[in-house]
Amino acid sequence: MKEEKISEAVVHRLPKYYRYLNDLEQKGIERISSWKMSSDLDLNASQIRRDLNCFGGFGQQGYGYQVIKLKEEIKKILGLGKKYTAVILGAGNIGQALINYLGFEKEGYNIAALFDVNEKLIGKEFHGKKIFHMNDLGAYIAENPVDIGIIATPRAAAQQAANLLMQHNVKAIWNFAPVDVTVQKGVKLENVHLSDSLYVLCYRINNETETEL
Amino acid sequence: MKEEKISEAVVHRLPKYYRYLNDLEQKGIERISSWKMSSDLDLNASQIRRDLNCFGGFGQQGYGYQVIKLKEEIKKILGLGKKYTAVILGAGNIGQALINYLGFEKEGYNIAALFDVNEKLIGKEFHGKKIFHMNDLGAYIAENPVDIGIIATPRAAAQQAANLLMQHNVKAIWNFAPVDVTVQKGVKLENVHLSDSLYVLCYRINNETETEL
DNA sequence: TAGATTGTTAATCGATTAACAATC
DNA sequence: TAGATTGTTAATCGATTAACAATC
Repeated sequence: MKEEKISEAVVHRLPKYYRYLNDLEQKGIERISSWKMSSDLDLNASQIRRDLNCFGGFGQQGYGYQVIKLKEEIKKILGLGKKYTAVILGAGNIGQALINYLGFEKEGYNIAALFDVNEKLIGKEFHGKKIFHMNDLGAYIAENPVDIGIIATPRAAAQQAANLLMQHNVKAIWNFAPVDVTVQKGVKLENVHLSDSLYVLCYRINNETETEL
Repeated sequence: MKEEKISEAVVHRLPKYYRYLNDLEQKGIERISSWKMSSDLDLNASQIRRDLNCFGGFGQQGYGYQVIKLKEEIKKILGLGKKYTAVILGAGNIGQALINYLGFEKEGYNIAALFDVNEKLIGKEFHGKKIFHMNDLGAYIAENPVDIGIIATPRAAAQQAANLLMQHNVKAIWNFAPVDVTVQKGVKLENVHLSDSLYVLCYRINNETETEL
C-alpha cells in the first residue's frame, strides 16, 4: 500500500471493480486484461490500470490480471472479509429494512441491536434483534464493542444520534437521514441520501435531453 | 436555462443546496450570501455562485440571494413540485421499506403498485398498495401511466426488470439492486448502491488515517 | 524470441478556486 | 455615494486519457 492519498473517485470505483471481479470468478474466468475490463465496465483502460496501481502492481505484463488474485486484493483493500458489528439508531422503516437487508444479503456485517426513543418499540424484537432505549446505548457499547453506527432516525434527530455515537466512541457512521451530519476528526462517515438520489433522477427526467451517449 | 451541458458534479450538489435553503426558510432567514453558504455547506463560495449561475442569475449584487426565491428556483430546476407516479419491481425487504419511506416522507411521489414473481405475495397489499404479478406490468402501465420504475429485485433479476420497464416505455429507473443495469439511450437512471456505500465506509475504517480534517 | 499487456510518465481535459469588474 | 456581493473571466489544480518503455 503506497503512501499517496487515494482520491475519492478511485475509492468509489473499488466496489465496482469488486462486484465485477466476483462476476468473472462466478463465470469461471481466470484472467482479465484492462482492455476487456474497460469495455465491460465502460471505464478507460488507463484509468483502471492507474486505479489498481494505487494499491500495488497486481498485474503481469503480457498476461493481464488473475481474476481471483485481483478480487482478493481488492477485498483486502476494502476491508471486507473482516467482521463488523453495527447498531442501528432509529427502529422505524429504514431501520427495519436495513436489518433485513444486511442480515440476508451481506456476510461479515452483524447488526447487534437497535435503539429508539419510542417507548412502544423498546423491548420488542425484529428478526431476533432487540430494541433498546437510546439512553442505554452507552451501557450497551460498554459491554459490546461496536464498529459501525447506523443512523436511521428522522431528519431532526440525526445529528443528536451522531453525537451520541461519537460520545461512546463509535468510529464509523453510516447515515441514512437526509441531513449532512457533522463528525469529529477521525470519525469515518458515509451518507446514503436517498432523497437526493431521487431528486437527481427527477432532474434528469426534466432537464436532460437525449443528446448524450 | 442556459444551453451548456451541466456537469454531474453540479447536479449532485443541487439537492444539498435545496435542503439547505429549506432549512434557512424554516428558520425565517430571508437573505443569504454565497460567503455564508460557503461556510455552512463547506463548499467554496465561487463554486456556489458558479453552480447557481449555470441556471440563471438568481442573485443580486450587493445583497446576495433571497432564500425563498432561490429555493423555489432550485425546486423548479430539480422538477420537484410536480407529481410522479412510480411502481416498485420486487416486493421484498427493500420494496416494502421504500413504500413506507416514500409514502410518509415525500410528497409528490406516489407509489402506485408493486410487482413481484412470488405467487405467495401476489394479491396481497402493503399499506394499501397492491402487489401484482410481474407479467401484468404491461397491462397495468397501459391503464396507469408510470413515470418512474423502481428496481428492488435481487441482483440476478435486476437487468430483466429494467428491460421489462423499458419495454413498457418507462423512461426513468431508480435502481436499488447491487448491479449496474444497462439502459437504452434516453432512459434516465439513478443507482442507489447500498453495498458499495458500506464498502466505502469499511475502506475508510481500514485505510484512512486521522491526518485529514 | 515475438506478442501482449502492464506500469508509469507525459499530455489533455475539466472542475475548482481566485480575482475582480459590474452593479445593486 | 460607498459598501457589499454578485456574475464571470482567468489561474490553478487534480483527474482522466494517451502513449510508450518495461517486462512477462
